[in-house]
Amino acid sequence: MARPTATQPTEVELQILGILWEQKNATAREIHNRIIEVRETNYSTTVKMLSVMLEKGLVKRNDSVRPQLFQAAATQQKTQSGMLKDLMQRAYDGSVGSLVLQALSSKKATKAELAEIREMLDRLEGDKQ
Amino acid sequence: MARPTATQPTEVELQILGILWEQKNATAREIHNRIIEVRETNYSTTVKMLSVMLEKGLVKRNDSVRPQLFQAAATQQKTQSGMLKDLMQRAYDGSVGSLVLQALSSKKATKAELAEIREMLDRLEGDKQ
DNA sequence: TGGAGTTGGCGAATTCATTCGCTAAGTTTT
DNA sequence: AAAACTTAGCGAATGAATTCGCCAACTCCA
Repeated sequence: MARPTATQPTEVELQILGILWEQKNATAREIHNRIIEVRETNYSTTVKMLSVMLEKGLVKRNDSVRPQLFQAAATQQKTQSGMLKDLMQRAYDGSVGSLVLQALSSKKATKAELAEIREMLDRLEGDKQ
Repeated sequence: MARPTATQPTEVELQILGILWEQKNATAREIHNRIIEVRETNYSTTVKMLSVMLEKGLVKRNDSVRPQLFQAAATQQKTQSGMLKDLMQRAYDGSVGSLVLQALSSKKATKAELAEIREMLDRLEGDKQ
């Protein structure tokens, strides 16, 4: 009778995951130190978020060392594509095409990126034949 | 000291907007009837959501007729691209390229869509020269 | 070994999203 | 114009996300 638990990582969770994707392992303190470069937050908050994320299965914790080490449970790719699918479903009625077109038209990609996209396109159209 | 108001429309809000994009104008009752085809919800809830959305500026209300008529404040395109930008920022560090690549690789687009994307690509690369 | 500092965990407070009950105001029907 | 129904609005309840204070457990060093 309220809001269902979000299926995708929230803002703060994503920030923590971002750090863990860069760094593979980190202590709560290390994570916190990275966070406060950007946002003002208490150490307790970071620790709490980590424990919430542990319950949700977003991170893993190595208890055999002290201080404990945290690690992202899913790769960046998996998480990103989950979020992308979610958006595609919710806002684009499941159509990749219109999502991609809008992405391309709304913001500028670099030349290199465009070339890469074209390659991907070639590969995909090749498969279709 | 808690969660900031979401910058993008939430799930329920998006469902209501979806109806208004299709229909241009609708009464609370019409919207509600569409909603309950999909989800179980009380009429009060729909009315409340509409009033919340009115406050947030997501919808407009025409009070000169009875029952009042609602209308989406922003076009579907604008809303979609806002959500896309948000995702790109939050999960892809602002890179359109990697977002598009992942969109293309993770789900299959139709041939027609691929062709359209290629055209868009031609246009964009044309501009760059 | 006894402070002093650090780490980790719990519980409560706050705010947003979503829900609905209840009532008043407006409309339609008899 | 009273009864019956529909529409609109308010306030409160519920649950999720985020915050932090406080305390216990642990580590480090003199």
